[in-house]
Amino acid sequence: MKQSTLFTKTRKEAPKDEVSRNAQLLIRAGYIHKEMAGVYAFLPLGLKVLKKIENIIREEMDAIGGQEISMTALQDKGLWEKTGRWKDEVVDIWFKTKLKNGSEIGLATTHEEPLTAILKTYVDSFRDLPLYVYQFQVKFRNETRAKSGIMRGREFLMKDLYSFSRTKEEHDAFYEKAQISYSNIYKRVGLGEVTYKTAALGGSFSKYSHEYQTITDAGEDLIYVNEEEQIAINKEAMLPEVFAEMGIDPDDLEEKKSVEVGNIFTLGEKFSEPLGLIYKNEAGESKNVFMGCYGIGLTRLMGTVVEVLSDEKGIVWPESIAPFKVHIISLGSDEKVLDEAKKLYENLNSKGVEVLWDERDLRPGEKFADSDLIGIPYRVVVSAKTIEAGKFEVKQRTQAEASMVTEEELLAKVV
RNA sequence: CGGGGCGUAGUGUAACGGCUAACAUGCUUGAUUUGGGAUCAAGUGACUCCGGGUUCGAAUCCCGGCGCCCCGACCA
Repeated sequence: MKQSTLFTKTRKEAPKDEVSRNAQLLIRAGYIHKEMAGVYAFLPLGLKVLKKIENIIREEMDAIGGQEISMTALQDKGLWEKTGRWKDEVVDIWFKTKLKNGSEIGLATTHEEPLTAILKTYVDSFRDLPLYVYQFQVKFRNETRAKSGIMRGREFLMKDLYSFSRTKEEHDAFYEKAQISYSNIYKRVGLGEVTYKTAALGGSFSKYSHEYQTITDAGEDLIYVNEEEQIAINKEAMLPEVFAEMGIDPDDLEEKKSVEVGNIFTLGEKFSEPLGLIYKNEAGESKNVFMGCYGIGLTRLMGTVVEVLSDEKGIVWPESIAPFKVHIISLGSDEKVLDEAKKLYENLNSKGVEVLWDERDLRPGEKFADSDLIGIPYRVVVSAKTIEAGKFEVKQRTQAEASMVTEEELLAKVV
């Protein structure tokens, strides 16, 4: 893509109502637009990143047998009354509204109920299970206080997978696999080093649920980490019986600020029982389906990457989720330079490399500053100087120094 | 939901109750420039969040509303 055709622009200053690093940088670089507190639109660059994160998660979910669907945001209250979750005293973050005929409906905060209800139509026999169903869907949560840019919004994109198993044993086997795919996801988006699986309390059918917590000062949680053992537990799980059970010495744990970037939960029969999701086993007996749920907030994950990987100059995207892989910067409006840059641009495009070409007639400093802010992994400069040398200047966003390379060397790096 | 702060061109700031609401940046045009947001010139851009009130006079004071940010609680 040519940068002059990109409708967003960068800015030097962040709006004064944004304090969080992720929102400041993402707005300055033109990735997102704030609509209201906790509600952000995703602009071309931002949507590209979000889609890449989505694809990584999709690959990992498909790899463990997930089937993708898309459920609805509008929800009939009757369904939620069956599990007791329509009441404001139970779930206080509902956005509720009414149809013209007066019927009360809600905007989904999560989808256990509707999916369980859908599956009642299709699950009859042990032969129909297990099932692993997921979606990417906008969730609405009427938070009392939105904060931290895109890390805690009132409307946000979430991947939620739900598992439907015949037995606890079958569920446990999948739960293990889900943990592996979750680790893969955090590694692939560049947060592997700073993301821990933590033991948390909760779940009516299992002692622990698990959260994935990324260490960053931008987080609002506290976790207790043993880096050597790669063990971490949540604050509320700092209890003698937990230490004993997990074989942890509390003195070896270090307190860290973190943000929850995912969670996995054993639900058991909590939803299948009240909603009547049952199957017949081999003996012809009716059994409740054994469930689990597995969530990742994509928008929060994107904000977390910015918090963790940015520097003073801007965002530093990992290749896996960068909006483009290569940022070509042509300096000046000299025809030879533009021709050379165009040739490279077309060559990389033809090889399937995603390229943003800054062909605008601006001063070098401005273009470099923009490039650093936007944070594309490889910057390639084409100028009178590089043409004279018969080479290209390449610099990785993660590195301070640029190097002059031949076209072959460049292609070897980025194709 | 409790406490605190705030609302002025697209963005960031300024303006004692008193002149045509200022400066920077952005944007437009032109000139000179071209390896880290350059310089100069001429332009452009604001019902000062909304509604009332006090006053000869309100961006400024008062009341109400709406919105935004932060701390806490809450949530995940």
